[in-house]
Amino acid sequence: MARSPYEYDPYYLQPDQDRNLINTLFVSGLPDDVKAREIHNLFRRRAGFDYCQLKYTGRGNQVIKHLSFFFRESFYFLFGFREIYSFVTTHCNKGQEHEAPTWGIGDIGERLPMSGAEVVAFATFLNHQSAIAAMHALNGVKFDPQAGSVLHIELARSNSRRKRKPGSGPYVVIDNRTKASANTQETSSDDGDSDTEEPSGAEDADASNKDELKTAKSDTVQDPENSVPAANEQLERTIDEGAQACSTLFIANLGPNCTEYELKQVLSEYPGFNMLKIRAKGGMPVAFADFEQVEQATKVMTDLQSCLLPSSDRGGMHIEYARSKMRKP
DNA sequence: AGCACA
Repeated sequence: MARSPYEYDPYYLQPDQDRNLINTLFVSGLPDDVKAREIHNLFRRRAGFDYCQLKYTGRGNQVIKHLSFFFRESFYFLFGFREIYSFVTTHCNKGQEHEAPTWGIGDIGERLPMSGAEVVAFATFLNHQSAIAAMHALNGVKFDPQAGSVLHIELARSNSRRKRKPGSGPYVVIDNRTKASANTQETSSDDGDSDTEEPSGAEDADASNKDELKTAKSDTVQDPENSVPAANEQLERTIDEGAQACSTLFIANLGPNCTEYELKQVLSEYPGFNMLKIRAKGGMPVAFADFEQVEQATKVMTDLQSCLLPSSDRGGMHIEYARSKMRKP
């Protein structure tokens, strides 16, 4: 039987009973100068977040053997990004870099708006539900508004095997890049201990030092006078909620039999609740819930994110800020 | 992965 929001733990802190549930997210679409600290800051406010790891893999300029346009498009249609990612990385690390370079990582980057695929991250949560909630909140957000990189987040194929070591920080860095390609980053000193997903156990003081170096470097490239503070502000807003805050919420992933009454029962428990509208656009219903204040809407969104209603038949609600405030009656 | 109402 579906759990109702009333018995739902708002803090997402219960570990999963089922060990097979995935509680790790796979994050791609990161700019290649991303720092582990940034990944940590991206997820740290998400309920149930445990830790994350940043993984460098392969070479900077990976290429694979010739693929026809048709094959590439079919491949893309049939498989998700992660499959292509692993295909490319496995084929690029076998010393085939001298073959005809017709399809590089950059091509993927163009198609899935992202600037590089040689760095990915894994974010681990205390349970499956909180991982899903964070994925919904952050998938597709602009990670770097200036460069235009867009995050692509999906469930990892498997959970991070190793818990972070007691002594290590809230994030770890795994560097599996080959020595030859380490010219773009200055992290070749700490080599990964294997080619698996196992963290290399980099200390977080070590990572912080690298971060400082890279930050200083990139700041000299950009103009630090006006553009950087503005960009930081925008980044904060962009990644924090994944959308512009609004006092109206958009609620999706409702079951086909969801009723206005049922949803209103839940929403009216919250202060500032104004009104609810349900619309069935073709298939599944979606709802718009209006509140007096943005903060009140935010509270409801975080509280009810991924919650199941009695009528839910496909997982919990997906709640976002609506793109525009509900009109007054 | 889906955003209307006027």
